[in-house]
Amino acid sequence: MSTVLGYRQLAERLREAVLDGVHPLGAKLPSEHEIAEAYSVSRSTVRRAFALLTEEGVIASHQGARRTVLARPREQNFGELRSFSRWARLIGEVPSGRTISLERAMADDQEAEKLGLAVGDPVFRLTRVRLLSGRPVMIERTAYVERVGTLLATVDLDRESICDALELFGIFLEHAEHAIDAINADPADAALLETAAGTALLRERRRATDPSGSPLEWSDDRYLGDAMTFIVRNSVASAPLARSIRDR
Amino acid sequence: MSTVLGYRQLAERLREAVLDGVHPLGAKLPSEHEIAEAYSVSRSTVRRAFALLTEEGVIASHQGARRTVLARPREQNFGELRSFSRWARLIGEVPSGRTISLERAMADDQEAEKLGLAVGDPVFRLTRVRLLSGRPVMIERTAYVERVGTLLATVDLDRESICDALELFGIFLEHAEHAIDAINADPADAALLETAAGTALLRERRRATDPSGSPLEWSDDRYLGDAMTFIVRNSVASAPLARSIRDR
DNA sequence: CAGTGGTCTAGACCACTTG
DNA sequence: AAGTGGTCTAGACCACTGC
Repeated sequence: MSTVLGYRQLAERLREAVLDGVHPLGAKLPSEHEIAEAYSVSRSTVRRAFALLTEEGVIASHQGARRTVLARPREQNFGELRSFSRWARLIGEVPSGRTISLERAMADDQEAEKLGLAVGDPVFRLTRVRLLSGRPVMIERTAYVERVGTLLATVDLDRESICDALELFGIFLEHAEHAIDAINADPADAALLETAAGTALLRERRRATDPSGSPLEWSDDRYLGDAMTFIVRNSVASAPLARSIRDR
Repeated sequence: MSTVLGYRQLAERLREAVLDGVHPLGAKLPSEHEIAEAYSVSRSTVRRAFALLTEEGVIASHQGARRTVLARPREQNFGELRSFSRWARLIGEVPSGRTISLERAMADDQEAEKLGLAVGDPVFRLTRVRLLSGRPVMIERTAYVERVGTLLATVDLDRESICDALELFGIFLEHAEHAIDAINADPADAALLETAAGTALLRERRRATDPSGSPLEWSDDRYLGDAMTFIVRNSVASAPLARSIRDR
């Protein structure tokens, strides 16, 4: 016998039901009451589970009408978004990295602002080229606060996932803000990515913080335009994506 | 006297409190119990309001510890994301458009797939250049299903917001999936945007559906790379953004 | 009009943080 | 050990959908 279900387990059951075709795309789902009955949980627990699926874009809901299936559930989580290595393994590619440089430096204006430091405070700058199955697809230029940077010396940057390594030291990247735009590859970018100068690159500038909101890293990642796409799903009810005028 | 607060109003009060500096960045917020008491609502209502702010990336929460302020609240909603006009007005720019073409056509492979039609079914294709204060910043190439497309004939495309107009007809774009990547401007793009061929463009391909999940439009929007940035915020708890290998 | 989802309450217990 | 957030229950009322 299964133990009593929590809302996460219930959500997982529902995801599986959708994947298994029990609830095809566009179908009406059972009512909250029916599901509560079927799984012997309260209506609140059912609603909590549905809230997860709504956030994931799997179902739509409207007052008075039964919920409908919008899309098939996906494997995706913050870990995969944060870590190139984890993401690559998920899609069945072999991730690797080539460290170009790692240096201790004094924070410039932008680093100071993004990391909540004073200009001149110590930071660690890491430049890496990331490869998928041997093909260079991304340049990562990251500035870490000193506390994190000093740990990097102990990590085999070309083999291990920095995220995984930092977690072993009790450092968790919990929140992130991503700014995404497009730029032409400059000669340095082009050389690292083995492409022509001027190639369109997708740039992701990311600021990640620990659970309390203290900045840990500030990164400028440039993806080969024809290798990467970002996917965002949203609804009237939740819009985690915003447009903004280019911040120069 | 104010009437009894709902969770949305409570969330708005809390947003204002953060904006007004009552709760500065990084500060600990009052406990759920204290807020419930202060506003004469139940603890559940407080939690519901906090859930909104968490989703917006404004606060962080951890079991056992008080919530902390992560960032200042932003004006952003789905309407601004969906509609170029609404977004432009929000940031204080004057939006305008120049319609290049509007034609009834038969769906090609991609349109059929994205709109859930059969190849050859009727679609309406609209091409527009969008301008901010007279400067071209985006090319919009959209395919609408017939039901929506036939309404477009009655809209002054260069002056009105299509979104606003469609809502008057009872058509609501409720869900959307956005795929974002970078490409070099081809000669046609360059001419429309008054820039050089090869300029990096930020491409957003978007599929929008009505509340029940039926596709209504499929669009390929190309933004001048140096004019636009997309912003995404997320946490371990919710990841609406996913990477994906370029779908060719 | 019955059914369904949206909101709210009051109370309980647990897991975790903090002093 | 006390405080705090996370989870769950049971029940109530309202707003909206769809027959």
